[in-house]
Amino acid sequence: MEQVKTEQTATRQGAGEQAIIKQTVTEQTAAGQTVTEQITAEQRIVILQDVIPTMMEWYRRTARDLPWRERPEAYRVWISEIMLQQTRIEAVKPYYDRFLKQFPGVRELAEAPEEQVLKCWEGLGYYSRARNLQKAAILCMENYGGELPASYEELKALPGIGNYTAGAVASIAYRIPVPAVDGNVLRVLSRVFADSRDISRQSIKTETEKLLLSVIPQDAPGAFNEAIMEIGETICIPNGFPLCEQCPLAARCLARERGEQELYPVKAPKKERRKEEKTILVLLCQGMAAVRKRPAKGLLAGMYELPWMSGYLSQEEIADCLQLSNASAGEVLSSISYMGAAKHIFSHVEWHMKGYMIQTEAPIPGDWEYVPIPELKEKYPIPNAFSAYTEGLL
DNA sequence: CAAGCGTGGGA
DNA sequence: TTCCCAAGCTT
Repeated sequence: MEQVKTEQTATRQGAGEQAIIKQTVTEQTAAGQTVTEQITAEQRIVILQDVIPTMMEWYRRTARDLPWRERPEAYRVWISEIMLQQTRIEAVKPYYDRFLKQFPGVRELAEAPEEQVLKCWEGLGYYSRARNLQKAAILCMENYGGELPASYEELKALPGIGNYTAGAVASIAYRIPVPAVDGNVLRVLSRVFADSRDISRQSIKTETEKLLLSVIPQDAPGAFNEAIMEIGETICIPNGFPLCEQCPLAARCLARERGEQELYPVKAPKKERRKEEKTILVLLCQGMAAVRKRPAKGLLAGMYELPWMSGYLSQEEIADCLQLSNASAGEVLSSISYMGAAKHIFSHVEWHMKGYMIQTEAPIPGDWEYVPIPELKEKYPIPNAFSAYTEGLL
């Protein structure tokens, strides 16, 4: 955990009174914001050490049966943790089973064509996860004899594995006592400590890792990490009021003691999404549809997409764009049909789309390829962003 | 540090 | 409908 750097607990001046603060003190800044003083690192350690036995007992009693908990081998834990990044358990389950069946181990994953891995990931989102997964598998074949390395630092050096995932794999699969700080952990602890600092700040994550490293049970680090996360997901929930009466941390939770559960966690507001207008083309020809591969970097990297053009184009403008001879332009204009509008929301951008189907006798040349529709369905990874226009075909 | 990177489910 | 977001990582 050498990446964990020391950070002072945020306080105002007057370190002398810091040690004896019991009540939260608020003050007004010049800007008029309310600043809440935080409890000290020492106080946090005391609270955690007090509740850990209760929490571990709670987890032994109530841990859910999840597919990746059946056999906690490093490879399986790794796959599950990557899939679970920013993704709900229910969404992951079917993908996890299918992925492990198709790629049972590091070797199978390393040797597969990238498009096959992306196809298996199709619909799960954040596709760089799948590409990094395979890059890491190849590195494991080259450098670690086809196994995942059994140290936090080596895990973290693999593509797609950051602090959280390295901690999760190391603690769950290898029983290495390192924390795994995710959004659940930050939310739970922000409430337990009544911490009003923005949990999206990297410095808070680093401070939390350092704190948990000092209290994590040496004999059950994986269960400890999973226990806090499970509390966050089932009790100390993000949406709605936490179910404190069931919580093994309730006895020492400052937010609950103060009746201020709804004040935490504090998160910075999200940035507004930009909007993009697109004209989507469903080009059909003799049982084939046109698709093209997206660039290797950026949004939906490496995935296939329907041809599209920026902006909302009229049918005449579409025909012009296709740069056809006069004869085939007539065919296009007579066969083109409007498929309706659709919207797809990504995390940082919205696509507002209008789709047109164009069925021709001969393929329309362009920066796309016509692929037989069954093959498209079987082999080509296409993101859900286009589902409004592909579902009818497939 | 901030921004880019998917998707589907629930309030 | 609209908004929130969920077991993060990379650049």
